[in-house]
Amino acid sequence: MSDVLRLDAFLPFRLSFTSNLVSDTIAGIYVALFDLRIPEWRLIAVVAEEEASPLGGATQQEIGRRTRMDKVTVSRAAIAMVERGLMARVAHPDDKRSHLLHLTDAGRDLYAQVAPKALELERRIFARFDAAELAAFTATLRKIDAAILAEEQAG
Amino acid sequence: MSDVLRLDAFLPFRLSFTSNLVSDTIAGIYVALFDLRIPEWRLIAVVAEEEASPLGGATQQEIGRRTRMDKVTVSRAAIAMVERGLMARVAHPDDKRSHLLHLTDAGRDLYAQVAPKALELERRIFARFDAAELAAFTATLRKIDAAILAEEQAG
DNA sequence: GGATAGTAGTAGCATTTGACACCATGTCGG
DNA sequence: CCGACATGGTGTCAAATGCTACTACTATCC
Repeated sequence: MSDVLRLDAFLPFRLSFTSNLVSDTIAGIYVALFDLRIPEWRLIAVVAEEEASPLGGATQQEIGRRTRMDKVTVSRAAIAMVERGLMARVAHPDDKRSHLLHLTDAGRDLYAQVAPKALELERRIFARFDAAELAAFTATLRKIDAAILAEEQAG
Repeated sequence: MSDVLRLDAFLPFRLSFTSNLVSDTIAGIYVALFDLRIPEWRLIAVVAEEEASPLGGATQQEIGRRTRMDKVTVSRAAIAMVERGLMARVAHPDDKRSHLLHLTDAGRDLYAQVAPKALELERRIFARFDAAELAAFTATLRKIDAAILAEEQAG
Protein backbone atom coordinates (compact mmCIF):
# COMPACT_ATOMS: atom_id res chain seq x y z
CA MET A 1 0.00 0.00 0.00
CA SER A 2 1.65 3.13 -1.17
CA ASP A 3 1.03 6.71 -0.18
CA VAL A 4 0.14 7.94 -3.61
CA LEU A 5 -3.05 6.90 -5.28
CA ARG A 6 -2.64 4.88 -8.42
CA LEU A 7 -5.90 3.38 -9.50
CA ASP A 8 -4.15 0.42 -11.02
CA ALA A 9 -2.67 -0.50 -7.64
CA PHE A 10 -5.70 0.36 -5.56
CA LEU A 11 -6.90 -2.87 -4.07
CA PRO A 12 -10.63 -2.26 -4.08
CA PHE A 13 -10.34 -1.40 -7.75
CA ARG A 14 -8.28 -4.46 -8.59
CA LEU A 15 -10.71 -6.67 -6.75
CA SER A 16 -13.67 -5.23 -8.59
CA PHE A 17 -11.85 -5.44 -11.90
CA THR A 18 -11.03 -9.11 -11.57
CA SER A 19 -14.38 -9.99 -10.09
CA ASN A 20 -16.21 -8.38 -13.00
CA LEU A 21 -13.98 -10.14 -15.47
CA VAL A 22 -14.73 -13.52 -13.92
CA SER A 23 -18.42 -12.84 -13.42
CA ASP A 24 -19.00 -11.54 -16.92
CA THR A 25 -17.32 -14.56 -18.43
CA ILE A 26 -19.33 -16.99 -16.39
CA ALA A 27 -22.58 -15.09 -16.75
CA GLY A 28 -22.27 -15.18 -20.51
CA ILE A 29 -21.66 -18.91 -20.56
CA TYR A 30 -24.55 -19.66 -18.22
CA VAL A 31 -27.01 -17.62 -20.18
CA ALA A 32 -25.89 -19.21 -23.44
CA LEU A 33 -25.91 -22.78 -22.17
CA PHE A 34 -28.79 -22.86 -19.70
CA ASP A 35 -30.60 -19.52 -19.96
CA LEU A 36 -29.77 -18.90 -16.29
CA ARG A 37 -28.76 -15.53 -14.84
CA ILE A 38 -26.34 -15.49 -11.95
CA PRO A 39 -28.99 -15.04 -9.23
CA GLU A 40 -30.93 -17.95 -10.65
CA TRP A 41 -28.05 -20.28 -10.75
CA ARG A 42 -27.08 -19.32 -7.22
CA LEU A 43 -30.59 -20.22 -6.18
CA ILE A 44 -30.24 -23.63 -7.74
CA ALA A 45 -26.91 -24.20 -6.06
CA VAL A 46 -28.14 -23.23 -2.61
CA VAL A 47 -31.40 -25.13 -2.89
CA ALA A 48 -29.59 -28.23 -4.13
CA GLU A 49 -27.32 -28.09 -1.11
CA GLU A 50 -30.15 -27.47 1.32
CA GLU A 51 -32.22 -30.36 0.08
CA ALA A 52 -29.97 -32.54 2.14
CA SER A 53 -30.87 -30.55 5.26
CA PRO A 54 -33.54 -31.60 7.77
CA LEU A 55 -36.13 -29.28 6.23
CA GLY A 56 -35.45 -30.54 2.72
CA GLY A 57 -35.38 -27.09 1.14
CA ALA A 58 -34.40 -23.49 1.59
CA THR A 59 -36.37 -20.38 2.45
CA GLN A 60 -35.74 -17.24 0.42
CA GLN A 61 -34.44 -15.56 3.50
CA GLU A 62 -31.85 -18.29 4.01
CA ILE A 63 -30.78 -17.93 0.39
CA GLY A 64 -30.45 -14.18 0.79
CA ARG A 65 -28.36 -14.59 3.91
CA ARG A 66 -25.96 -17.05 2.32
CA THR A 67 -25.48 -15.23 -0.96
CA ARG A 68 -25.90 -11.69 0.31
CA MET A 69 -28.34 -11.04 -2.49
CA ASP A 70 -31.13 -8.58 -1.90
CA LYS A 71 -34.36 -10.28 -0.93
CA VAL A 72 -36.00 -8.72 -3.97
CA THR A 73 -33.43 -10.31 -6.24
CA VAL A 74 -34.02 -13.64 -4.57
CA SER A 75 -37.77 -13.23 -4.91
CA ARG A 76 -37.55 -12.54 -8.61
CA ALA A 77 -35.19 -15.42 -9.24
CA ALA A 78 -37.48 -17.75 -7.29
CA ILE A 79 -40.50 -16.68 -9.31
CA ALA A 80 -38.61 -17.29 -12.54
CA MET A 81 -37.51 -20.74 -11.43
CA VAL A 82 -40.98 -21.76 -10.37
CA GLU A 83 -42.41 -20.50 -13.65
CA ARG A 84 -39.88 -22.55 -15.54
CA GLY A 85 -40.84 -25.62 -13.57
CA LEU A 86 -37.38 -26.03 -12.07
CA MET A 87 -38.42 -25.40 -8.49
CA ALA A 88 -41.53 -25.74 -6.43
CA ARG A 89 -42.60 -24.21 -3.15
CA VAL A 90 -43.97 -26.18 -0.28
CA ALA A 91 -45.48 -24.63 2.80
CA HIS A 92 -43.04 -24.17 5.62
CA PRO A 93 -44.12 -26.54 8.36
CA ASP A 94 -43.58 -24.06 11.19
CA ASP A 95 -44.27 -20.67 9.61
CA LYS A 96 -47.08 -19.92 7.23
CA ARG A 97 -45.47 -16.71 6.01
CA SER A 98 -42.62 -18.69 4.55
CA HIS A 99 -42.10 -21.33 1.90
CA LEU A 100 -39.46 -23.91 1.28
CA LEU A 101 -37.99 -24.01 -2.19
CA HIS A 102 -36.95 -27.35 -3.51
CA LEU A 103 -35.95 -28.70 -6.90
CA THR A 104 -38.41 -30.45 -9.16
CA ASP A 105 -37.23 -33.42 -11.18
CA ALA A 106 -36.56 -31.05 -14.06
CA GLY A 107 -34.61 -28.83 -11.69
CA ARG A 108 -32.54 -31.74 -10.48
CA ASP A 109 -31.82 -32.73 -14.07
CA LEU A 110 -30.64 -29.24 -14.85
CA TYR A 111 -28.52 -29.13 -11.72
CA ALA A 112 -26.88 -32.36 -12.82
CA GLN A 113 -25.73 -30.53 -15.94
CA VAL A 114 -24.97 -27.19 -14.37
CA ALA A 115 -22.82 -28.27 -11.46
CA PRO A 116 -20.16 -30.15 -13.42
CA LYS A 117 -20.00 -27.28 -15.90
CA ALA A 118 -19.38 -24.85 -13.07
CA LEU A 119 -16.54 -26.92 -11.72
CA GLU A 120 -15.09 -27.30 -15.19
CA LEU A 121 -15.16 -23.53 -15.68
CA GLU A 122 -13.50 -23.00 -12.34
CA ARG A 123 -10.78 -25.45 -13.29
CA ARG A 124 -10.26 -23.82 -16.66
CA ILE A 125 -9.74 -20.42 -15.13
CA PHE A 126 -7.71 -21.52 -12.15
CA ALA A 127 -5.84 -24.45 -13.63
CA ARG A 128 -2.55 -22.61 -13.69
CA PHE A 129 -2.56 -21.99 -9.94
CA ASP A 130 -1.27 -24.48 -7.46
CA ALA A 131 -3.37 -25.53 -4.51
CA ALA A 132 -1.38 -23.56 -1.96
CA GLU A 133 -1.76 -20.33 -3.89
CA LEU A 134 -5.50 -20.79 -4.23
CA ALA A 135 -5.85 -21.68 -0.59
CA ALA A 136 -4.00 -18.55 0.43
CA PHE A 137 -6.08 -16.51 -1.97
CA THR A 138 -9.41 -17.68 -0.65
CA ALA A 139 -8.19 -17.34 2.91
CA THR A 140 -7.41 -13.70 2.24
CA LEU A 141 -10.80 -13.19 0.63
CA ARG A 142 -12.47 -14.53 3.74
CA LYS A 143 -10.37 -12.34 5.97
CA ILE A 144 -11.43 -9.33 3.96
CA ASP A 145 -15.06 -10.35 4.38
CA ALA A 146 -14.54 -10.64 8.10
CA ALA A 147 -12.81 -7.26 8.29
CA ILE A 148 -15.64 -5.49 6.51
CA LEU A 149 -18.43 -7.23 8.32
CA ALA A 150 -16.74 -6.33 11.59
CA GLU A 151 -16.54 -2.69 10.46
CA GLU A 152 -20.20 -2.73 9.59
CA GLN A 153 -20.99 -4.03 13.02
CA ALA A 154 -18.91 -1.37 14.68
CA GLY A 155 -20.42 1.34 12.44
CA MET B 1 -11.00 -27.24 -5.88
CA SER B 2 -13.26 -30.07 -4.99
CA ASP B 3 -15.37 -32.25 -7.22
CA VAL B 4 -18.68 -31.38 -5.64
CA LEU B 5 -20.16 -27.97 -6.04
CA ARG B 6 -20.53 -25.98 -2.87
CA LEU B 7 -21.40 -22.41 -3.60
CA ASP B 8 -19.60 -21.24 -0.51
CA ALA B 9 -16.35 -22.70 -1.79
CA PHE B 10 -16.83 -21.79 -5.43
CA LEU B 11 -14.14 -19.30 -6.27
CA PRO B 12 -16.02 -17.10 -8.72
CA PHE B 13 -18.73 -16.74 -6.13
CA ARG B 14 -16.32 -15.92 -3.30
CA LEU B 15 -14.62 -13.36 -5.46
CA SER B 16 -17.87 -11.67 -6.37
CA PHE B 17 -19.04 -11.80 -2.77
CA THR B 18 -15.97 -10.06 -1.40
CA SER B 19 -15.75 -7.60 -4.25
CA ASN B 20 -19.34 -6.50 -3.75
CA LEU B 21 -18.78 -6.14 -0.05
CA VAL B 22 -15.80 -3.89 -0.61
CA SER B 23 -17.37 -1.92 -3.44
CA ASP B 24 -20.62 -1.29 -1.62
CA THR B 25 -18.80 -0.02 1.43
CA ILE B 26 -16.65 2.34 -0.55
CA ALA B 27 -19.43 3.46 -2.86
CA GLY B 28 -21.55 4.47 0.11
CA ILE B 29 -18.76 6.48 1.65
CA TYR B 30 -17.91 8.27 -1.59
CA VAL B 31 -21.46 9.25 -2.29
CA ALA B 32 -21.92 10.50 1.24
CA LEU B 33 -18.68 12.45 1.41
CA PHE B 34 -18.23 13.76 -2.13
CA ASP B 35 -21.39 12.91 -4.06
CA LEU B 36 -19.29 10.83 -6.42
CA ARG B 37 -20.36 7.46 -7.89
CA ILE B 38 -17.69 4.87 -8.54
CA PRO B 39 -17.35 5.56 -12.29
CA GLU B 40 -16.96 9.27 -11.54
CA TRP B 41 -14.28 8.80 -9.00
CA ARG B 42 -12.44 6.42 -11.29
CA LEU B 43 -12.52 9.12 -13.90
CA ILE B 44 -10.96 11.58 -11.52
CA ALA B 45 -8.28 9.10 -10.53
CA VAL B 46 -7.32 8.27 -14.10
CA VAL B 47 -7.41 11.85 -15.30
CA ALA B 48 -5.32 13.00 -12.35
CA GLU B 49 -2.69 10.42 -13.20
CA GLU B 50 -2.75 11.22 -16.91
CA GLU B 51 -2.28 14.91 -16.39
CA ALA B 52 1.36 14.11 -15.85
CA SER B 53 1.52 12.48 -19.28
CA PRO B 54 2.76 14.22 -22.44
CA LEU B 55 -0.76 14.99 -23.61
CA GLY B 56 -1.77 16.43 -20.27
CA GLY B 57 -5.09 14.64 -20.09
CA ALA B 58 -6.95 11.47 -20.91
CA THR B 59 -9.34 10.53 -23.68
CA GLN B 60 -12.52 8.71 -22.78
CA GLN B 61 -11.33 5.74 -24.72
CA GLU B 62 -8.15 5.58 -22.70
CA ILE B 63 -10.19 5.71 -19.51
CA GLY B 64 -12.42 2.92 -20.72
CA ARG B 65 -9.46 0.76 -21.60
CA ARG B 66 -7.80 1.20 -18.24
CA THR B 67 -10.87 0.72 -16.09
CA ARG B 68 -12.71 -1.70 -18.36
CA MET B 69 -15.80 0.45 -18.01
CA ASP B 70 -18.22 0.62 -20.90
CA LYS B 71 -17.68 3.66 -23.08
CA VAL B 72 -21.23 4.74 -22.36
CA THR B 73 -20.53 4.68 -18.64
CA VAL B 74 -17.42 6.73 -19.20
CA SER B 75 -19.31 9.18 -21.38
CA ARG B 76 -21.98 9.74 -18.75
CA ALA B 77 -19.46 10.15 -15.97
CA ALA B 78 -17.51 12.64 -18.07
CA ILE B 79 -20.63 14.68 -18.78
CA ALA B 80 -21.47 14.75 -15.08
CA MET B 81 -17.98 15.88 -14.15
CA VAL B 82 -17.94 18.64 -16.74
CA GLU B 83 -21.37 19.83 -15.61
CA ARG B 84 -20.11 19.98 -12.05
CA GLY B 85 -17.15 22.02 -13.14
CA LEU B 86 -14.63 19.43 -12.00
CA MET B 87 -13.29 18.63 -15.44
CA ALA B 88 -13.00 20.36 -18.75
CA ARG B 89 -12.46 19.11 -22.26
CA VAL B 90 -9.87 20.44 -24.59
CA ALA B 91 -9.67 19.51 -28.23
CA HIS B 92 -7.34 16.63 -28.93
CA PRO B 93 -4.44 18.09 -30.87
CA ASP B 94 -4.28 15.22 -33.36
CA ASP B 95 -7.85 14.02 -33.66
CA LYS B 96 -10.90 16.23 -33.87
CA ARG B 97 -13.24 13.38 -32.93
CA SER B 98 -11.65 13.13 -29.55
CA HIS B 99 -11.21 15.32 -26.51
CA LEU B 100 -8.78 15.35 -23.67
CA LEU B 101 -10.26 15.47 -20.22
CA HIS B 102 -8.35 17.34 -17.59
CA LEU B 103 -9.09 18.58 -14.10
CA THR B 104 -10.19 22.11 -13.43
CA ASP B 105 -8.90 23.86 -10.33
CA ALA B 106 -12.04 22.74 -8.52
CA GLY B 107 -11.41 19.21 -9.72
CA ARG B 108 -7.86 19.30 -8.45
CA ASP B 109 -9.09 20.54 -5.10
CA LEU B 110 -11.55 17.69 -4.86
CA TYR B 111 -8.90 15.20 -5.89
CA ALA B 112 -6.71 16.48 -3.10
CA GLN B 113 -9.45 15.47 -0.67
CA VAL B 114 -10.51 12.27 -2.38
CA ALA B 115 -7.16 10.59 -2.86
CA PRO B 116 -6.04 10.57 0.78
CA LYS B 117 -9.47 9.37 1.80
CA ALA B 118 -9.21 6.46 -0.62
CA LEU B 119 -5.86 5.46 0.77
CA GLU B 120 -7.17 5.75 4.30
CA LEU B 121 -10.10 3.50 3.48
CA GLU B 122 -7.80 0.98 1.89
CA ARG B 123 -5.64 0.97 4.98
CA ARG B 124 -8.61 0.58 7.28
CA ILE B 125 -9.83 -2.48 5.44
CA PHE B 126 -6.46 -4.07 4.84
CA ALA B 127 -4.64 -3.03 7.97
CA ARG B 128 -4.67 -6.48 9.46
CA PHE B 129 -2.82 -8.01 6.51
CA ASP B 130 0.91 -8.05 6.24
CA ALA B 131 2.64 -6.82 3.11
CA ALA B 132 3.59 -10.26 1.88
CA GLU B 133 0.03 -11.52 2.07
CA LEU B 134 -1.29 -8.52 0.17
CA ALA B 135 1.41 -8.81 -2.44
CA ALA B 136 0.56 -12.46 -3.00
CA PHE B 137 -3.10 -11.60 -3.15
CA THR B 138 -2.77 -8.93 -5.79
CA ALA B 139 -0.37 -11.10 -7.75
CA THR B 140 -3.00 -13.80 -7.88
CA LEU B 141 -5.62 -11.29 -8.94
CA ARG B 142 -3.44 -10.21 -11.83
CA LYS B 143 -2.80 -13.77 -12.85
CA ILE B 144 -6.52 -14.39 -12.94
CA ASP B 145 -6.95 -11.33 -15.15
CA ALA B 146 -4.28 -12.65 -17.46
CA ALA B 147 -5.83 -16.10 -17.58
CA ILE B 148 -9.23 -14.74 -18.54
CA LEU B 149 -8.00 -12.22 -21.03
CA ALA B 150 -5.97 -14.98 -22.68
CA GLU B 151 -9.11 -17.15 -22.85
CA GLU B 152 -11.02 -14.30 -24.42
CA GLN B 153 -8.34 -13.99 -27.03
CA ALA B 154 -8.40 -17.68 -27.77
CA GLY B 155 -12.19 -17.73 -27.86
C1' DG C 1 -56.56 -12.06 24.36
C1' DG C 2 -55.87 -7.86 21.91
C1' DA C 3 -52.55 -4.17 20.69
C1' DT C 4 -48.00 -3.79 19.03
C1' DA C 5 -43.94 -4.80 16.87
C1' DG C 6 -41.36 -7.82 13.84
C1' DT C 7 -40.62 -11.02 9.68
C1' DA C 8 -41.39 -13.48 4.76
C1' DG C 9 -42.29 -12.25 0.54
C1' DT C 10 -44.12 -9.25 -3.49
C1' DA C 11 -45.24 -5.08 -6.24
C1' DG C 12 -44.14 -0.67 -8.10
C1' DC C 13 -40.96 2.85 -8.85
C1' DA C 14 -36.35 4.97 -9.52
C1' DT C 15 -31.65 4.36 -10.65
C1' DT C 16 -27.93 2.23 -12.85
C1' DT C 17 -25.93 -0.21 -16.57
C1' DG C 18 -25.19 -2.03 -21.02
C1' DA C 19 -26.58 -2.95 -26.08
C1' DC C 20 -27.47 -0.81 -30.28
C1' DA C 21 -27.94 2.73 -33.49
C1' DC C 22 -26.23 6.89 -34.96
C1' DC C 23 -23.29 11.18 -36.15
C1' DA C 24 -19.04 13.26 -36.96
C1' DT C 25 -14.55 12.69 -38.05
C1' DG C 26 -10.53 10.11 -39.56
C1' DT C 27 -7.84 6.60 -42.39
C1' DC C 28 -6.73 3.78 -46.18
C1' DG C 29 -6.81 1.70 -50.85
C1' DG C 30 -7.18 2.65 -55.37
C1' DC D 1 -9.38 12.84 -53.88
C1' DC D 2 -13.25 9.78 -52.91
C1' DG D 3 -15.69 5.77 -51.52
C1' DA D 4 -15.49 2.12 -47.92
C1' DC D 5 -14.56 1.10 -43.54
C1' DA D 6 -12.94 2.20 -38.65
C1' DT D 7 -13.14 5.07 -34.39
C1' DG D 8 -14.61 8.71 -30.55
C1' DG D 9 -18.45 9.93 -28.46
C1' DT D 10 -23.58 10.47 -27.43
C1' DG D 11 -28.80 9.51 -27.51
C1' DT D 12 -32.21 6.06 -26.88
C1' DC D 13 -34.11 2.09 -25.23
C1' DA D 14 -34.20 -2.40 -22.61
C1' DA D 15 -32.45 -5.24 -18.75
C1' DA D 16 -30.90 -5.58 -14.03
C1' DT D 17 -30.87 -4.07 -9.34
C1' DG D 18 -32.22 -1.76 -5.11
C1' DC D 19 -35.48 1.13 -2.20
C1' DT D 20 -39.89 1.84 -0.25
C1' DA D 21 -44.29 0.54 0.73
C1' DC D 22 -47.46 -3.02 1.37
C1' DT D 23 -49.86 -7.60 2.63
C1' DA D 24 -50.02 -11.56 5.28
C1' DC D 25 -48.69 -13.85 9.01
C1' DT D 26 -46.13 -14.50 13.70
C1' DA D 27 -44.41 -13.33 18.30
C1' DT D 28 -44.55 -10.66 22.42
C1' DC D 29 -46.06 -8.30 26.23
C1' DC D 30 -48.87 -6.31 29.18
